[in-house]
Amino acid sequence: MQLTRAADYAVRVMIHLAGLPPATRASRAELAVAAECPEQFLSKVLQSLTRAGLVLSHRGNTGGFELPNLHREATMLDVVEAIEGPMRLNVCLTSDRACPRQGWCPAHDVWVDAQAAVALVLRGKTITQLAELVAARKPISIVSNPQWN
Amino acid sequence: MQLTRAADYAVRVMIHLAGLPPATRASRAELAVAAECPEQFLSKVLQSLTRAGLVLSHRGNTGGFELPNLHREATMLDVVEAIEGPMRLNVCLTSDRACPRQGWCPAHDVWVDAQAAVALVLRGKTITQLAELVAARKPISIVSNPQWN
DNA sequence: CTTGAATAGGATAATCAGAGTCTTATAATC
DNA sequence: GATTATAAGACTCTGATTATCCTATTCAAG
Repeated sequence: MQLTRAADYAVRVMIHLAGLPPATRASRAELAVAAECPEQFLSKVLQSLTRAGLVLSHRGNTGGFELPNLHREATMLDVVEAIEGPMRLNVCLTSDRACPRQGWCPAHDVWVDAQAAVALVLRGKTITQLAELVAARKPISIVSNPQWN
Repeated sequence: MQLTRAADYAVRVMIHLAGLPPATRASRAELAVAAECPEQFLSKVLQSLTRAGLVLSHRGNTGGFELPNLHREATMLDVVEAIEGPMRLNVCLTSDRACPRQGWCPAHDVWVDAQAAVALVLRGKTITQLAELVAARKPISIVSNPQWN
């Protein structure tokens, strides 16, 4: 019961993008540094985010990734599910009638509640909100410029 | 981010045991039927539960499994963690200093909250409580006797 | 229109966890 | 001692995870 690395990276990338001025494009290489992950692997993650519409990709010389003006209110749940698909805390939650015990099994209700609880937390935070927190917590992020080390 | 089958089976078994009269022993075969899972696989699950002290095992001719008089107040979280180990919704929660971003990454706090939310739900239900629900929902479980079908 | 720089996407690989089986001990009762 | 039960270790099989590599495609600049 653990988040995949891919989903974790996706959240990192989205927060980084949300912290940039609107319409700014960030290259895959830049995003890999920001997310502290392998660039080639991030490539796949970004493709998933693009297909989900959470990110806009541009090819060519001045290409890169940016947040669409719409979807700026994307939540952490949106990002995670864009990578991992719909969240299912247990197989008995994959669909109605996925489990023959559904009618009477008291554990089923608890799984439902548990999943709803996670979803509530993840849906309660937008990427934009988190990016603002980064700005507040790392006011002088420029100090991490390699040139200065 | 999904529960393992083993943990699911463990919860099923524990609920079944809690529904039996105190000090009743149930054989592995009986438990496999109750949990609707392969008996050999359940064997491993039961061994984990035994090691965790959530279940008492007895060998020999009149052997089987029973709930210890203590630990009857075990929660769903206890059962799940007995099988899967401590719950960690993301690798950055495996330990303090597991993630270099911990100091400033706003996502970290959300993962903490999300994990706490699941834990709260799972810790809020004891196996005994669930067993009582089964009794209320399946008052005439004898109708499922194969002899009558 | 060609070149360079960037992303898209397919193929492949390595590693690991999950899920389950099988076989041999070990224990307890009759 | 025979029978019946669990314990435990070895083993298999499959699929997901976590990448990496290579080629195609796209775009803009010169």
